[in-house]
Amino acid sequence: MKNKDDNGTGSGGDEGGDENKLIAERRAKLAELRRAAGPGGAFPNDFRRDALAGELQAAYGERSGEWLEANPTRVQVGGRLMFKRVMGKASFAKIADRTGQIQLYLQQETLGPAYEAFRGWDVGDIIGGAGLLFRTRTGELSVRADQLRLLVKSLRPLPDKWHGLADTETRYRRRYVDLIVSETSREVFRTRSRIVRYLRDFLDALGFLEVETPMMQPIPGGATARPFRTHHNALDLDMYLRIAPELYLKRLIVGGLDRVYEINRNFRNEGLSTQHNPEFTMLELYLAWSDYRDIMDWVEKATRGLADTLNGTLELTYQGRRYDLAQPFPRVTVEQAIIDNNPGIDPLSLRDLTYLRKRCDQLGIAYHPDDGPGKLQIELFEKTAEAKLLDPTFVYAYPVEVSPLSRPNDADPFVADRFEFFIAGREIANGFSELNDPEDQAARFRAQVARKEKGDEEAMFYDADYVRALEYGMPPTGGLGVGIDRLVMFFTDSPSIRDVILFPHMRPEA
RNA sequence: GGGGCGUUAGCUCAGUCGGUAGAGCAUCGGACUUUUAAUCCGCUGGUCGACGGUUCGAUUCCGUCACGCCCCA
Repeated sequence: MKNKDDNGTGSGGDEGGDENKLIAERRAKLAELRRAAGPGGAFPNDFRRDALAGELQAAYGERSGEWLEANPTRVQVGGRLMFKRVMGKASFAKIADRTGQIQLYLQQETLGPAYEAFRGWDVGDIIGGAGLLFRTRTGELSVRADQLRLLVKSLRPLPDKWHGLADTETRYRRRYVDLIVSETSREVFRTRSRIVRYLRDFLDALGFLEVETPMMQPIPGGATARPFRTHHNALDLDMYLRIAPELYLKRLIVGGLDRVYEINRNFRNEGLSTQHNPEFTMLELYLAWSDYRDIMDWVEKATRGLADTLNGTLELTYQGRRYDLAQPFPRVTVEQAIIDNNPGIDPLSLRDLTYLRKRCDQLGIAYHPDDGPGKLQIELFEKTAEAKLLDPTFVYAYPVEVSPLSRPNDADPFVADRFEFFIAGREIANGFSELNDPEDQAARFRAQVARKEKGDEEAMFYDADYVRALEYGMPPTGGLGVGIDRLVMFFTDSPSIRDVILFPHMRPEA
């Protein structure tokens, strides 16, 4: 690029080939800083803060100018320069730290050479300053700086201070810029953290043990999904990134830990969408001596508790629609949900393969010749009912055919004691009474393997060690998986999963 | 994989019925000692996503590709 020869550092950080005049100007300023720098160089690390902007606003935001004058409070603050207004021999600067922003008032007669230097600093630079708190004529709490230092020279200009960063691609690819300029985005990730902490606290209070199970697995299990493959060189062993931790967590139930959970990443080698990222965060928990109804109760309680803890209310808005979590969450069967959303369907033929195929054909749903009535029911459900489940709703009684790890229902062996939980038309959680009959589990695995051999890449592998674990005896257990990303989407009013993942999966930049 | 939309200055966006482009903010220079998207004056800044085609001439029309967003499978 044409600016490469402006100074001796022109080749640094130029991988993107996006050098321009603005960056060149800043590089020149940095070069001058390097020349003039004393001990500590151009990137000193001897400045420390004794106050944070947000805490100062909280502590002194209500104090009058007179009070501040009568009670001199000297503070040392630092952060990123977010705007500067130079008015001749005095200037205003606002700096941002992790807690908020605070304004500095800078005067030439007080600061001398540092003031002259400041005139050349740029928005985005990281600076430190110290002085007494006061209130400006217009009433803004500010620091009358008597010390001022440039700590880090920023070489790249920030987005427009008013419009911010609107380009979604840049927001995702350069999340650091998004976080610098968008309080909304920062708040999403703070909320995400609070959600995870709430769930941990909730489970810890119930005596759950948080555990970590393998991410790299020789046999990927616990879900029907295509895995990512990898290879262990020393063992010359093909391995898979986990699609779920389920089978390991249930081994721990066999081991007697009784109440375990894990919050961590799963990996599924599938497409991307507003609701799918190849790696996503799941909470899985297993509670011995419980069944799927207990788990539903837990989900309902935790969802409400989460809303109350985050917002202090059970009402919230997601994408313009009002949600009232105080209402009991309805519980409907899969078949009832199909009936409710398919006018004219024959309720007595919902397990009739020929009839279901005909309905699927009418709706343009593709299916495999080996799909049985249970699989076709789920196809129908997903096509016609799922998106309409806006208010929090439990759908239960999933066909055993599509629930290879779930316990069959005692009264109706066509279905399993399994539910899924929906909000805003999206699956948020999936839970069931765990299948603890090792011989039934072995038969289910064999059926899955048969599907896989016929080309179903999502079908499960046979996990002999898991069957062996069940043969030692697993207590009656209820289990649950919660899609944390989707939960965060709901509680942060985010339309896309990319908005709640710091670094969402993207194609490499062109 | 299919369909739709998008890609123009650092950022946010206009625009060119085909004749190599503008605004606001930012930057740069100047004025200004309490500003709040500060104000005032002046100046810069672009391979119009990439590659081909049509054309005297393409940022504009056509095609292919790349990346992104949305919808569908």
